[in-house]
Amino acid sequence: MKIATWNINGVRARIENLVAWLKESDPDIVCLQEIKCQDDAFPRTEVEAAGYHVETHGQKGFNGVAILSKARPDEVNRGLPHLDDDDASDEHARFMEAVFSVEGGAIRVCTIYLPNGNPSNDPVKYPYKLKWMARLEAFARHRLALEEPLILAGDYNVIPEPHDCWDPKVWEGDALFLPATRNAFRRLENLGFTDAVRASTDTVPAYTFWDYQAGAWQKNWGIRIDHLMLSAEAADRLVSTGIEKHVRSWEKPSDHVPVAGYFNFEFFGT
DNA sequence: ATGCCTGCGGTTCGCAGA
Repeated sequence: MKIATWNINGVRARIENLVAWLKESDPDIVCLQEIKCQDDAFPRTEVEAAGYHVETHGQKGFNGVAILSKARPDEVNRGLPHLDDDDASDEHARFMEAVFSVEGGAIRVCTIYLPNGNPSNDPVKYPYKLKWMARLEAFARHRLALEEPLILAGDYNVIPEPHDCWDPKVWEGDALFLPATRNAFRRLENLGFTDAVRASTDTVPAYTFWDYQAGAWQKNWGIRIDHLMLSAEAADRLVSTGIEKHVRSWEKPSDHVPVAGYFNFEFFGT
């Protein structure tokens, strides 16, 4: 089974790319981020015609996530739960969870659009990012108790290590690379999650994002911020990963490219 | 590299992104 994550940067502006990519890449489950539309504006017909079931959690204008899958999920939950805090004021559509039946059990797949946090000296934005990361950690700890394959896939807006960007000096004060951001990501790893790309390759760099500005793609000024984080039960079934970098050179590309993991899972009954 | 693109909303500029 192939499970991919892709920040598509506007699904309506990218529908031709999405359908072309689904046909070429043939993923079984896709976690999308930044669909930038409400649920009823999602180009559902085109995606269904390509053979995918569609679950969305959108909002007007920005953010928004979706899960596309060749088999229908058994359960879908929208929004990141508030487990360790009682402030339920987060209105951003940044998280959705789906459970699928596979041979021998179930897998749980989450699509994650973690807040950017810039500018990092903003009194609201960076604290919101760190708080969201703490919420994600609480959720992850809670789900780990189920002891089932769990895949947290998405745009984390976290550069984990210096070699995950072309020039660490440039990113020093940025919300994607500040010590508190990297520490929060490491706390997630320390719960027992495996960074699928890093577990399956030593290749450096392994960028997943190139800015539209300043010819970043042509100069390979990229960063690695899209990640597949795996519970032990999922990591045990990981075969390999791939960063589908060529998609960045298509017409009207997203600034992110798809990141895929190949697993020893099959949908139940297929 | 970040006043440099791009998408979106609601009108032709402002916001958000990373």
